[in-house]
Amino acid sequence: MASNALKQPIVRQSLHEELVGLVRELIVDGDLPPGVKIPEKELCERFGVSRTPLREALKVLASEGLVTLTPNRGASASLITIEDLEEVFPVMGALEALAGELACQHMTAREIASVRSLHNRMIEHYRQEQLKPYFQLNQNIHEAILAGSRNNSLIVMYRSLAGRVRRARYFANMSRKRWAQAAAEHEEIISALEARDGAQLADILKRHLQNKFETVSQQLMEMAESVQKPNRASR
Amino acid sequence: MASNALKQPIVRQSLHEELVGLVRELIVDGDLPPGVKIPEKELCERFGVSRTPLREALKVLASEGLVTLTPNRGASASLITIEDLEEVFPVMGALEALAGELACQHMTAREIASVRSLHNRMIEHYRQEQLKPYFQLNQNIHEAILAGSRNNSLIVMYRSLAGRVRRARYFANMSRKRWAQAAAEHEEIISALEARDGAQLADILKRHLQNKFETVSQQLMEMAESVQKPNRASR
DNA sequence: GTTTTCAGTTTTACATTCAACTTTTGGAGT
DNA sequence: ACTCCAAAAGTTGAATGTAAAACTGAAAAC
Repeated sequence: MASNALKQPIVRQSLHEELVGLVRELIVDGDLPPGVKIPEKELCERFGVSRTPLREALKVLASEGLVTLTPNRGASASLITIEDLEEVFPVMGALEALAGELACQHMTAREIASVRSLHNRMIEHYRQEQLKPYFQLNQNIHEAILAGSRNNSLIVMYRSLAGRVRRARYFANMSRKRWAQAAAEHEEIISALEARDGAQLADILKRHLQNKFETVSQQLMEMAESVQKPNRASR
Repeated sequence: MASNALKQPIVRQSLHEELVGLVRELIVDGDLPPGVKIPEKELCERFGVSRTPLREALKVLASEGLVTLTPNRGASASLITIEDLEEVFPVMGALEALAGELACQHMTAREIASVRSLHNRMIEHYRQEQLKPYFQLNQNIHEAILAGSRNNSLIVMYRSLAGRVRRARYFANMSRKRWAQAAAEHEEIISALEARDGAQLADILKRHLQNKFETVSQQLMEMAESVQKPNRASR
């Protein structure tokens, strides 16, 4: 009876759950840019499902803040404003700081060493100015610290916020100067983690995110100026 | 054309949205105790709606963590374990601390004065050992500080967590000693707020929540011992 | 030339239906 | 009397249907 426990987990997640993941990916990856309408019919055909599970998925994503539902007018990928970022970043900062503290308590030496190795590889890409892999490793590091908190509620919550702002990332090209700063901050992060100095790590992570926010924010400002009011909801 | 801007906002929230609110209330207020199955049919009849919008609402509540969906076996009010509380409380602590810091920056003198008056009334109820109104004012104070943060994302996120643990409150009768401690902590909270000392306020709030957690946790432990494994999901 | 109006079409919100899975119930065998 | 199996009843997951709201665009009015 327990024989099939070996088989791949037959967790057959329900259709709507799968759709939540798929559509979320579309949005945070920027395939559905902020503000554009999401006609259900189109997505239904794209995924080959009926409207019911898709609509359920959209409701969930709306509660996460990724899509905006307007009564009788359907769904659209949520717009992201500077005000949103101003709100979200401090919250992410608090959460990541907490993650850092907990990670200092809970991570094994082996795990910390593995973060260090991610870090070293990341710095190597920084030196060679390879942005893409740099970003990837960067994200991996933050994910590893998060996982090290051993706190699933924290992780889920952080990911939700991160998803909402990640879309802004596509606008944000780092200046060379900012990049150097970020790399330096990461050096501090690793040091604090290796020293298991939770307070210190929390502090750096918060600062790191704050700086990142300022970069993204400035970029967004410049865009907003040049585009001259991309007008939201005209009424 | 703008004439109807004066009329009450015709926001006619959709059916499913309304249901989310209603069912959420049922759960956090303890009308649907943790672990019990939620047959959709019953709720449908209760609210006089068809299954479609109700199921949408359940999906949303599941993503908030209030209900647990088991494939082909429907929904149930999520169980709440000590481990869950251990996870959630630090996160709430971090968020409330941030709220405190922001509130110190953003609240008007008038608002702070109004919190003070809530506080005074609460202390009066404490002196007279009136638990119910004490609790109510207590919650009002925390809500006011939260609102003072002027950060909607923070508020939404905090409320979501608070909803998940609020159900545990029904087990937690405070000891006289703990009550005195809580009242004292609130005295500190008000002082820090009036001094607009953000760091101090953050610190106290975090401590306050930590103490609260220990009380609730202990209570839960005792219950768990007496009930001897209320067994969750047998397989 | 611009704005308004109104029929036709599309899209959405919700209800209903259908199929698949679970649980229950009844009975046969040990 | 207990266990095991099978058929029925009930519930859930997903598809389809329906009524109403919103968009479109072309003709009429200003």
